[in-house]
Amino acid sequence: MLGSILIRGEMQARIVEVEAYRSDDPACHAFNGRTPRTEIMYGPPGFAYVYFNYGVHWMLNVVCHDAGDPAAVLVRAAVPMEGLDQMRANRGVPRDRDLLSGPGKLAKAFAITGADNGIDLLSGQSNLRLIPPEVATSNIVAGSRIGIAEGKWHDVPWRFIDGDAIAWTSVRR
DNA sequence: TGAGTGATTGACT
DNA sequence: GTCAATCACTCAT
Repeated sequence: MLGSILIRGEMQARIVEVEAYRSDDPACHAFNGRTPRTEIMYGPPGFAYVYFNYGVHWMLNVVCHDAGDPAAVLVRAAVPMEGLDQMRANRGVPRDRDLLSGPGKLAKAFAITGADNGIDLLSGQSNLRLIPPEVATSNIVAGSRIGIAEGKWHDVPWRFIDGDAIAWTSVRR
């Protein structure tokens, strides 16, 4: 996931921060079983799981693991590459560093909403796509996930960032 | 049917 | 550093 390129229209960005969630993990939405909301995570990998959080923000996840085994990777931050003007228009912030440096910010910049839930990110037909990296990210740093309540595996080191792009990630720790 | 909760952000002190 | 905004979902009556 790190180093993958997210594309929508003219906009392109390189993913530099992600978090992983899986079925036996209390912080995973699918932890309590199959429900209408988590249905997409039970399908095949490569599809978008988008949900609304805190009544304010949309979050983009990529479904992982095989069908029947719910797991997902939350896309938390990316480095803007193309279509900066579109991102600036969608975000309305003065500094480019703030364009995609957080899951809610990234979703807003890419105009991602619940309407995008279930999109096949690996299909060339989709208007929201994910292109795998040509070169693997070499300097990967792992840490604990952000915003997880105590007792919900908040200490597992399943947050991964590109150590060479820390300035473009979200929370500094 | 209703209360509680949350994978956050940005404005304000 | 603190705090409000605001809604979908889940679980307990």
